[in-house]
Amino acid sequence: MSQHRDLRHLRPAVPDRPSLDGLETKWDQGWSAQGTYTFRLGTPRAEVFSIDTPPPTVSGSLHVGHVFSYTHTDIVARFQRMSGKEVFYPMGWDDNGLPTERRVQNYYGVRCEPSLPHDPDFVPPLEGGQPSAASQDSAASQGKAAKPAGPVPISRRNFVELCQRLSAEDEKQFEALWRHLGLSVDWTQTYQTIDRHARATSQLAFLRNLARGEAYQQLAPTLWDVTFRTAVAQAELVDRDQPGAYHRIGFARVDQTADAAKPADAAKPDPAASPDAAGRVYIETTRPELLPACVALVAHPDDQRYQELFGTRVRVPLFGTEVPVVAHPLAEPDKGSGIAMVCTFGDVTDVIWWRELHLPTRAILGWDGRVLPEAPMGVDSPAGRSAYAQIAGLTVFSARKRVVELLRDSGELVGEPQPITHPVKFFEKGEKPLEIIPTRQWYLANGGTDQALRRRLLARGDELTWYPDFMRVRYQNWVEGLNSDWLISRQRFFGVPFPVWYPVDQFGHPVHDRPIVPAEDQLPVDPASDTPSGYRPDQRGKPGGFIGDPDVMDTWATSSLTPQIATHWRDDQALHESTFPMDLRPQAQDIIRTWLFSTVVRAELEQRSLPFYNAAISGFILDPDRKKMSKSKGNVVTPMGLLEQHGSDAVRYWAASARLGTDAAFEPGQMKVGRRLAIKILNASKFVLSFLAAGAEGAGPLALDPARVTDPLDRSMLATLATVVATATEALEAYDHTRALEVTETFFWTFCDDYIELVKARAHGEAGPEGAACAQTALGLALAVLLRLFAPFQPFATEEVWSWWHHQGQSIHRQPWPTPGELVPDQAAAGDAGVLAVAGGVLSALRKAKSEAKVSMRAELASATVAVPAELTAAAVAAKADIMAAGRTAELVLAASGTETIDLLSATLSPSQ
RNA sequence: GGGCCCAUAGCUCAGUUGGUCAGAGCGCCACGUUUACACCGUGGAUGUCGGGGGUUCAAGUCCCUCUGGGCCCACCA
Repeated sequence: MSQHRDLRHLRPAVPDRPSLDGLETKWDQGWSAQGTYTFRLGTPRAEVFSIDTPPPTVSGSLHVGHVFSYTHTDIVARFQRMSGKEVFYPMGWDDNGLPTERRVQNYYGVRCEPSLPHDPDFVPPLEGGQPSAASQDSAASQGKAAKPAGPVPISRRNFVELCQRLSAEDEKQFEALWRHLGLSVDWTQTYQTIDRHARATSQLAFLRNLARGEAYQQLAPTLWDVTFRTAVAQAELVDRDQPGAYHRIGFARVDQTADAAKPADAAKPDPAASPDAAGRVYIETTRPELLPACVALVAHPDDQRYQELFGTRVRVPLFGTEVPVVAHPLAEPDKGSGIAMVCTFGDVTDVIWWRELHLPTRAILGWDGRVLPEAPMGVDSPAGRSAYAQIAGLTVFSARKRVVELLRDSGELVGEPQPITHPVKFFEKGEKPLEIIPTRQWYLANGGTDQALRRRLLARGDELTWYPDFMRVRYQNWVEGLNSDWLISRQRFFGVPFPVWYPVDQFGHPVHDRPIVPAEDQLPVDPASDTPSGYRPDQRGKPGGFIGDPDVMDTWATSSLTPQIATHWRDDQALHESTFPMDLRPQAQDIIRTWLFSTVVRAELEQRSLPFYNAAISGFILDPDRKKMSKSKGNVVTPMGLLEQHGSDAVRYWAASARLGTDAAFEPGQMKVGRRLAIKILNASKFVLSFLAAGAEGAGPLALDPARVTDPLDRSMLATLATVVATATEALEAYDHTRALEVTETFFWTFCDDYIELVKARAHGEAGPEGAACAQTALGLALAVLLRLFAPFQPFATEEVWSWWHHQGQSIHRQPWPTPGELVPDQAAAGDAGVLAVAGGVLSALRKAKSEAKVSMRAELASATVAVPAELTAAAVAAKADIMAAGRTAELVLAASGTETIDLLSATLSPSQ
C-alpha cells in the first residue's frame, strides 16, 4: 500500500471532451466488480429497505413500459441506498406458466403430449420460430411459427426442458437490458418462478393452506378455455364484444291434464306473444346449440305473464327434454321475452340459477369444447337422440349452425336470427370464448366466499400506503366484487405441480378427499414422477396404489408469493426477518386485482401481515395515438435500441419525468432533453473540477468547507441549493421523483447559465486569490451536492464525474444523500438567497441589450443602467463586480425602481465593437 | 349500470391547503466562431386554464352540470 502514496497517476483524468458513449458498459462492469449494489447480509430490519421487484414475464419481450416503470423503482432504490438504508433489491424472472408454454410451442415447433415417453436425444425442429429466423425480436417471431408440418408432439419432460432452456436464454437478455439501463439490482439475489426454491416455496405455502383448510378441492362448474384446455380464474377474465344473434325459439307446454290441454292445443301458435294462447313460451337465446343442455326456463317471480306457467313443464324443441318453468329474481322481464333458457352451462348466470334453484346437470361440452358423444340424461326420446347424434362431436360453432338448420326445418325457429354484438367472456390470453364445464379443481380462500376474510383483506388494503392514493379504490372495488374463491389449479404442464397424491381404490379410482401430502422437508416434489412415502413406484395408478395430482398451479399462485420467495421465508430465517414485510411493491395498475391482491391474500393467510408497506403504481406508456402502447402495436422500438440511441441516462430522464400512476406519452423529445442534461453535467463538472484540481488537490468532494465561503453571491447560491436539497429530499421520501428531478434540474440550469457565468472571472483569479478561493469552494460544494441529487436519475453521468474527482474509487451511489447543512452549516448566518436571483436578472438584462444590438455576448458594454426593484438593490449591489465581469460592462448603474421587474433602461456598446 | 383518472401555449406537462398561478421544457423566430459545453449559448413570441352554472371580496384551484378522452368493475339470457 505504502508504495502507492501518490495516487495522482491513478486518478482518471478529466477528459478533454467528456462523452456519454460507453458509460453504461463501463459502469455496469465497475459496479459489478465492486459489488456496489450487493445487499449486506445481517443488516437489521430497521436499516433495510426491501423491494418486491415485479418478476417480468420472460416469455414476452420487454418493452418501453418496462423500462419506464422499472426506472421509477430504481430511483427509489438509489435514493434509499444513499439515505443510509441497506437496499434489498432482488430480481425475479417469471418463467412459469402459459406464456412460456405458448412461446416454446412457437419457438421450437413442438406441443406437449403427456402420454409420450421422454426422449433424451430430442432435437426441436425449429429454433426461433423459423428455421431461418433472421429477427432477434421475439415479438416479431411470435405468431408466425411452424407452418411446415405442424408442431411435433413431445413428452412433458422434454417440453419442460425446452421451457427452461428458452427461459434461460430470455433471462440473459433481460438481465443485459436491466444492467444497461442501470438498475441497481443486486444480481446475486435472483430467482425464477419455476426454479427449485420457488417451487418448494409455492408447495410449502399450499400445504400450509391445505392444513388450515384454506385450500380445498371442489367439483364445480368451471370457467374453461377450450383452446388451452385449462380452467381459468375470475381474475383472468376479460369481456370482448362478439358478433352473435338472438334466436327466438318456441317451447310447447307439456300436457298435464286432459281438460286443460284440449282447448289450448287448438290455439294457433303466436310467436309475437309469450306465452301465447296455447301456453307456448318463446325464449331468445344466443346459444341455440345448448338446447340439449337446457334444464329449465326461468322468469321473474313478479312477471304477470308467466304466473300461470310457474311449476309447469315445457318440452325442449328437437331434443324432447321436459324442463320446468321456474321463477328467479335475476330474470329480467324486459329482456327478450322475459323468460330465459337455463343451460348447464351457457354463462355465469346459468350457474347461479342452477345452484340456487337446485336444477339438474346436463353437460354437453367436453374439455376440447366439442359436443360430447353421449346425450345427457333427459334427452331420451328417439327423436331427441337422433337430433343429438347430429351435433355430437361438433365444435360449438358447427353445432350451433346445425341446430339452427334443424330448428328451421322443424318450424320451431321463429323468424330469422337477429344479429347482435354482445360482450362475451374470454380468458385474457385466449382466442375462443370461455365455456363453463363441470370439473374438479383446487380453490384457495380469498374472501370470495368468507366474509370475515374479506373484511380482513379490505383492512389490509386500508393499511397499505398507495402511491398514488386513488389506486386503493381499485383494490377495494375488486375485493368487494369477488363472488367466488380463487381457482388455483390449471390443466397445464409447465408450472408448479400440486404436491399431492391420491390413494387409488380397489376399482382403480382416485380417492380425492383423502389426499396424500409430502413432508415439508421433501419439497419440492413432482407427484407425476415422485412416489409418496409408504408406496412403491410400481403402485402408481394401480388399485390399492396411488396416483399424482395431474394439475399445476396457476402462475399467480406462485407469483403471489414473491415476497416469501425473494426473502427466503422457507429456508433462510435470518434473511427473511431482515427483509419482510417488504418496504415497497412497485407494479403496474392493471394487475392490482391479480398480483397485488393475491400477494396480500397469501401474506394474510400465512403471516397475518401485509406483504409490503408501500405500493407504487406506475402508469402505462401511451403511443402517439394516446392508446396504451402494447406489444402488438408499439413495439417497433426495442428497449435496447432506445437505450443505445439516446443513452440510458436520457431514457431514464424521460421515465423519471412522469409521476406514479399517471400514463405517459412515449416521447423521444424528452429523451433528447435528458441526454442534453447528462452532457451538461459532464461539461459543467469538467469546468468546476478544472479549479479544484489545482486548488484542492487530494480533497474529496465531501471535504470542502462551507465556512470558507464568504462572498454574498456564493453564499446565496449555496443557500438556494440548500432549499433545493430539502425540497428534493422531501419529494423523494414521498415517492414524488418527478418533483425532486424538477427542482434539481431547474436549479442546475440556473447554476450553469447564471452562477457559473457570474463567478467565472472571479474563479479564474481576476478579483484576487481570496475571491477565487471562495468561488472555487462554492463551485465544488455545489457540484458535490448536485451530483448526488442527480445520481438516482442519471447514475452513469454522475458516477463518471465522481470517478474523475474522487480517486479512491468509491461509487457515488454509496455516498450519503446530501443535506442542507453541508451547504449552510449555520442557519443564522445563512446567505441571502435573493442575491443569485437578482444578479441573474441583471445579467439577463445586459444580455438582452447585446441580443437586441445583435452583437456577441462577448461584446463589451461601455455603460448600462438597469432598473432593479428598490428592495433588491442591496442584493444586486452585493454581486455588482461579478455582474460587471460576466456582462463585460465597464460601467453599471443599478437604479432602484418601484416596479417589480428587473429592466434594462439603457446600454451603450463600447466604441471598439 | 357502478367506480376511478384526465382535459392548462402547436406538443409533453407543472401549477400542494382558493389570493404574483397564467408557468416550464420541447418546437418556433431572431441573434451569437463565447477557451466547461455547437449533443452549444443568448434573447423573443405564444393561452376566453374543455363548455355552462354556482360558492366567495377573490377560482385552472372548491361545488353542480354537460361534453370529450382513458381505464377498471358488473349476474348483458
